[in-house]
Amino acid sequence: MIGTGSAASTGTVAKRREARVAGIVECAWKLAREHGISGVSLHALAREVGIRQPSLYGYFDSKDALYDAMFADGNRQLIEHLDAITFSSDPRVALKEWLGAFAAFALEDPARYELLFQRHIPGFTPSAASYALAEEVLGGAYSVMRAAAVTQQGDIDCLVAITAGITEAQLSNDPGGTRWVRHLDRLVDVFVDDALTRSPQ
Amino acid sequence: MIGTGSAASTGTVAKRREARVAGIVECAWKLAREHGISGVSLHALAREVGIRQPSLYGYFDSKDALYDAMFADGNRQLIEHLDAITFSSDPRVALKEWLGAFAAFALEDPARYELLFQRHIPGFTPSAASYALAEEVLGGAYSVMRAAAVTQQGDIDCLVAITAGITEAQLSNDPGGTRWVRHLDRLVDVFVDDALTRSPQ
DNA sequence: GTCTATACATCGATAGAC
DNA sequence: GTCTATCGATGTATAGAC
Repeated sequence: MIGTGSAASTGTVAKRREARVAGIVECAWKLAREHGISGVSLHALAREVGIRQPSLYGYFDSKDALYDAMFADGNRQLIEHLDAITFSSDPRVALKEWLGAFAAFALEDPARYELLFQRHIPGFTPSAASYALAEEVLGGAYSVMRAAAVTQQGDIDCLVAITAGITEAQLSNDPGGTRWVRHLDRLVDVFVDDALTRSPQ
Repeated sequence: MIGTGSAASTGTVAKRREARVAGIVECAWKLAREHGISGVSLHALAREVGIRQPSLYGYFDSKDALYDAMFADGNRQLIEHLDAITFSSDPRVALKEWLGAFAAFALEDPARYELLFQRHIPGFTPSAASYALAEEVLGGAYSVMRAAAVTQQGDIDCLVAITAGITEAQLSNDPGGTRWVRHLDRLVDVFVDDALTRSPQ
């Protein structure tokens, strides 16, 4: 009886706990948006959730474990954001759409971008499982670039750097505006044209 | 006599103090190189200098005042770095040399780049006097771009973003290497060619 | 100008009762 | 699972003697 009852309820208990963890992570994002990613303290997070700070250790073994959950969650959000888009059948257009969607995702939440793509948290390194999600995103970028005939590693590196440069300039100097991102399509076109000239199909 | 003596010695006393401040700032840079810009604590700095932590307040009113002195110093280093270069008389070549020198300066000391060009220190804002030095650098960049016939603000923004993107990718993913920076000249050429096509001389 | 001593805040983390 | 209580480290800043 005990065995059966335990087995029957385990699923919903686990789900309940999972939902609770997700809620905590959501609160953490809220704090990050308000005070920056490094402004998330366990005391403030607990207050936001409505519990006491030591109670958080029932869900995360350490603060880095919280960051890791946020890192994984942010990458999942990005994957979802990209999956929701129907990209053009023209590979060049699709490439611009993909990079534009990446930039838009970044601008949506600077603190999230900070955790996912900048190195502002001393000592934090994503776990292997979380990092795999980040590599999934990178793999998607490579796919769309390859489809647009950008295959040389140097060319791929350039596209990555251009997109990050435009995105970070926008975030740093004109958050909420379009002063930099409006040039992204043009930059990609100009650069890819040159790349194709160098390694013609 | 007192007046004369005081007046005569004021210069050297002030110089002595100035040199002391400069020495402290130098120690602060050393710590920043070792532990990152946010890893500079007043206790560690005092230990490095060879005094006690409260004694630093004889030289800086607050930690932000220290950061401000470092910010000004870093910009002066950059100006000096650029002034030491004899640029080509060919404006396009000079532009590539200037942006290359900027990137080289950044790669020389990631912590310095962090303070000068990234926003990693919560709450710190450079004083007007220090910020003027940063604007002097930016003015130099604009000059060399204008000379190369890059005059549209949008084109200037793109060059700034490309250079920063390449520099930061290099710093983050391959410090000490050349995987990204080796493409900077090519990117500048490709982009400026396009800019000139759009606004012919 | 430098020192000792200390205030005061914030933080992550643990112990142990309920 | 959540609580109270508290530890221990780190950090900036100030008071006041010398």
